[in-house]
This record gives sequence, C-alpha cells and structure tokens, in this order.
Amino acid sequence: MHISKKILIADDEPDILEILQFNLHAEGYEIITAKNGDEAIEKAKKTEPDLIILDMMMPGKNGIEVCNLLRMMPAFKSTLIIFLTAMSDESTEIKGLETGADDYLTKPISPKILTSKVNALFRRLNKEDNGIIKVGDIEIDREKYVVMHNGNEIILARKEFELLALLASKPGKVFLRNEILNQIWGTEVIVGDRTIDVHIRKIRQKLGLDCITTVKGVGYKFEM
Amino acid sequence: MHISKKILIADDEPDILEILQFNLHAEGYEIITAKNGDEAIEKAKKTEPDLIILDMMMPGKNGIEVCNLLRMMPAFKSTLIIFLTAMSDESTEIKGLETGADDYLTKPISPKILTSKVNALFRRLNKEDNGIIKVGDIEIDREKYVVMHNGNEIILARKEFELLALLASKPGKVFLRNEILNQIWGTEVIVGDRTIDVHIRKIRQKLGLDCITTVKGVGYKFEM
DNA sequence: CCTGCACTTAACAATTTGATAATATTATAA
DNA sequence: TTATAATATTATCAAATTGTTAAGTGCAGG
Repeated sequence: MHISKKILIADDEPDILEILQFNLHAEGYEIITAKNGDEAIEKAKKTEPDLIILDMMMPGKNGIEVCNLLRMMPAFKSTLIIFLTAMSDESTEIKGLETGADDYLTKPISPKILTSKVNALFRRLNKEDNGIIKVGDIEIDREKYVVMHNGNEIILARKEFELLALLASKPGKVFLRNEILNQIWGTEVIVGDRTIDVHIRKIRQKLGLDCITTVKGVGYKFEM
Repeated sequence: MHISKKILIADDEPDILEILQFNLHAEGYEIITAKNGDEAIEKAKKTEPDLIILDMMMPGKNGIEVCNLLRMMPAFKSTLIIFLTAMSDESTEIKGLETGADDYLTKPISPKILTSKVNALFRRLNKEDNGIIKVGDIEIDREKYVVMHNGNEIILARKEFELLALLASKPGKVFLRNEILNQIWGTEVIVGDRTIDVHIRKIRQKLGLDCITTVKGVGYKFEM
C-alpha cells in the first residue's frame, strides 16, 4: 500500500480547519494543522508535508507571504501548495498562482471538490514514475523499453516487447488472437496467424520462463 | 531558447476558441485548435501537444469521452488536460477531475485566470529541470550551454547539445524519433530521419563514451 | 572573398527485424 | 485411439532500420 501523504492545513478559522481535516483524513491523508502563518512555516519545516493548504487571510503572515517564504527554501521548492480564498477575487487568485501556488480554492469550500482537487494534484505528481509493470520477478518498463528478470536485462525486439507488455498488462487475462492483432498490428495491417506464434515463441525463448500460457482455440495469457 | 509549449484547444464555440487562442498565444504558446471531440483526438495524435484544453459540451464526443480515450493511449497518459465547463456544476467538475483531468475552468472564462492556471501547470511540470543535469560523471548545464566530463569541457554544437540535453533530461527513458523531432526541431520543420543519426553519432564521438543506446525501431535513450 | 563551422542530405553498408512457408507436435472431441 | 484442428518450431528471405562516410548548403567572422 501507499505511505499516506502528509497535508499541512493552515487557517485561522477553527471550523474550516476542522472541515478540511475531517474530509481529507477520511480520504486517507495524514493531516497537520496550523492556526496562523508562522505556525504553518514552523510545522512545515518540522514535518515536510507533501501538500500545504494555506488560507490567504490569516493573522500575522498571510498566505502569500507564507508561500513566498516557503518557496525560497530549497526543501519547499516543489511542494504542492493550494490557497484558500474567501472572496472570489480574481486579482487575488492570480496573485496566488503567480506566487507559485499550484491551485486555489474559493470559500465556501465543497468537501468533494476539495478532495477531488487534492487527489488530482497527487495523481499528477505520481504520473512521473509510471509505466512499470511488475509481475513476480519480472519487471517491464514501458518508458525505458526494458525487461528485467532477476536483475538481468532481457533484450526484446519491438514487436516482442509490445506483445509481452500487452499480455503482462493484465496478468491472467486471456487475450484473443484478434485482440492481439488489433492492439499490436492495428486494423490496417494484416498478418497471418502464425506470426503471433513465432513472436510468442521468441519471447518464451528469451525469457527462459514458462509464463505465457496457450489457451488453445482462444489466445494467450501471461501469468507467473 | 525554449521551444514553445504546444496547447490544443477543443471547443465548438468559435468565440471561445478565439479568445483562448488569442490569450494563450500572447503568452508565447503554440496553439492548435479543434472544433469537436473527434477532431481533438485526431489533432492530438498528430501534434502531441503538451496541454489539452477540452470543452465538456461538444457535438459528437464530449470532453470527458475525449479525455478517457486519450488517457487510454500511452502517449497521453501524462499529458496535461484542463476541462472547460459552462455550468458551475459541482458534480460535473468532480467527474472531470476524477476522469484524469488536471484542472478545470468555469465559463465565463477570465483570460487572466486562464493564463495564470496554464502557467502554473507548466511551472509545476518543469520543476525538475533546474538547469543542471548530472548523470554519472557527466554534467550538463542548460543555462551555460556547457557539457563537462571528468572536469573537461566538451564542445557541442547547438543541435547536438539540445539533443543530448533532451536525452539526459530523463536518463533511461527511450525517446521516440518523433518525440525527438518534435522537441528539437518542432512540428513545422521537417528533416530527414538520417539527420538524427548523424547528430547522435557526433555526440557519441565527442563524448567518447557509450552512453547513448539505440533501441531499434523505437528511438534512443541516455544511460551510463 | 575566403575559411571554417553547423546543419542537412544522399548514398551505401551493415545489421536486425518481422512475416511466411513448411514441417513437426500437441490437444481435443468423436 | 484416431482424426482433426490448433499451435510450436525452424529456416529463410524481404523489408525496415540504423551506422557511416562524404558531400552540399548557408552563414558568420576574419
């Protein structure tokens, strides 16, 4: 499972703080709260949260000031920051975004929109390390175009790689021959049925494992 | 110089299309437009934009459908997507975000908010490249345009430098020939396929290292 | 005006890949 | 068990892909 992401919420209104805390905690996030700007900076330094939600209007340092101060520190150069703004004031919103925030929310806050936004931001952040399929001791990296087995790199030709990646994308699922043809070769190109077999054979050979099962009369499936 | 980011805008209302196009173009982005969902998908495949702005309500395929279709293709797994929604309808917004969009905008659209949001999204995306790339004993300084290897400066021509910098920006990742052409030469210019090879050769020669790997039928990748 | 450099292209060699045909083997139903 | 259809295997060849060299073009600086 995931290690839960930490979110720091800074707002001087206890009600808002509680609503946000309640909803985000329900989504599985770990919540840290702060009642003003100075406390926010202090707790940010101590806990290094993944996301910081800052109210724009706070006693002492306001949201923008806090954001600016944080962005100056290397540790918070790329931390996600969301502003909360009471008024739907365009210039404030723009100022927030230009200060280096990633998004802003206008009060009154809808819990559902809040959680959706937060989830969306984290989803985007995790997009960067994607494309890796892991099944048993095999690792297929679509981006690097590499297949690893027990630390050894296995060199596959393009069609072989795509075929393996397709089968491994849903371990256990039987891919019909037609399905494979459409996915790998497209609908335009027409190749004989034996072609698939030959590629399957090469993959089996190169992997040296028995992880592709023939389902006679139907297709192939990948499983460890 | 940076190569300008490409933004694809899809909306059936010509007025909106024009407003968005005008404002984003003024910010230095390269704009591609589409009048409906199908055209959007077609143009997305052809031009591989960095950001796609989709109107939710369009004749034919609506924004969510287009988003779903795009997200299914590996090439658009991590492309930025923003929805435009006419109504400030909470459930629509949430649905949009959960479909895999990165943000949404409610009409009527404020040009300033639009550009701020777009800039903020790109800012976030580019957080990683802080100018200097270090891989193994190679150091690439994007700002100074200098490549160092074991303390020795290696002189690369501009195209060579950009190509190396691109490959090294994500070590291990395979860059498709198309991707390289789009990033280094842009979509306007058309150069032959051999051109890439020749530049790669020169880089390999000058570096005197075997750090650029050919992935036949796919592209090139940088790794130590 | 000459020279050198950056970039591109053309041409050919070297290599790899992918598809097919031909044959062998296996699974399954009658 | 046998007949039959489906798949495995092998070898072969054409096509696709890349490496390499040389040469052409345009431009900037001396």
